[in-house]
Amino acid sequence: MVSQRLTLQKTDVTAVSLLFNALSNEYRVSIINLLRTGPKNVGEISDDLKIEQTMASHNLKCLAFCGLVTSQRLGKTVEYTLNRETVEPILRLADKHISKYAVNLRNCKTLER
Amino acid sequence: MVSQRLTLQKTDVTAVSLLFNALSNEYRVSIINLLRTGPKNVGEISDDLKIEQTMASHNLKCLAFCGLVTSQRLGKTVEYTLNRETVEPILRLADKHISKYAVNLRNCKTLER
DNA sequence: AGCTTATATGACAATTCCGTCATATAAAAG
DNA sequence: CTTTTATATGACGGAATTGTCATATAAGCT
Repeated sequence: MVSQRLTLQKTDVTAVSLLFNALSNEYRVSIINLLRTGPKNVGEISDDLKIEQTMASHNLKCLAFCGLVTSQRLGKTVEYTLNRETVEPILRLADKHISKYAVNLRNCKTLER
Repeated sequence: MVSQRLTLQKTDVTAVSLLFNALSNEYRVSIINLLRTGPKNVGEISDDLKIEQTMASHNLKCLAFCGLVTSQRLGKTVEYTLNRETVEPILRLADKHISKYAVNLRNCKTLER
């Protein structure tokens, strides 16, 4: 009997790092956070977050590519909806982790290296 | 009575994005993945992953800063231990998400934008 | 059709990040 | 107390990412 594989394979390391890369940007986390209150179109997102429409579009594309949001055209506007199934538990874990093990992250702009 | 706040505050957006930034690099995810098999010192990590010692050190510092690993000097060597409490559930969520919503991440090097 | 509003795309400069080198510190051994 | 082994740190050039601008596409209206 072949021993079970406990470690991820190379391809998954890439996929995982790309997924978290989507969550490693303040604009994208802000957008996700805003969408927790319900679906919004691009104009509403850029207005609410006071960012440019182009910036919103770029980052929404990135989030959609990673399956963290879905989009639906409604006439002239495009509505974005959060993938709550993934995002809510991940954000809860992150929040809990930060309070418990990484409060220092609240007071810095960049990672130590 | 003041309405409850459902959204994260600005500081948390920063902290969350920094935390995920730590998980957005292939070396760091590989290290985490390796440490799932048990604690290892820097030499073992760089040998196992076939990366330079300096590279291992830099990335371990980053992971430690975010509370994702802890370190302990044992004589001449320094042993790193995974923070399983946070990392295991987060990796499980990520894995599940990728299979279900983002299989495309397995076949690309960089995020769409 | 032409005009307006909404969103997406592509390109480019500026910023940030990463890989590597040189070197510093730390502990043990001789 | 010098040498060796193990790890950490700082700096620098190249690579990747980001913010912004110009422009393209898409839908609805007149």
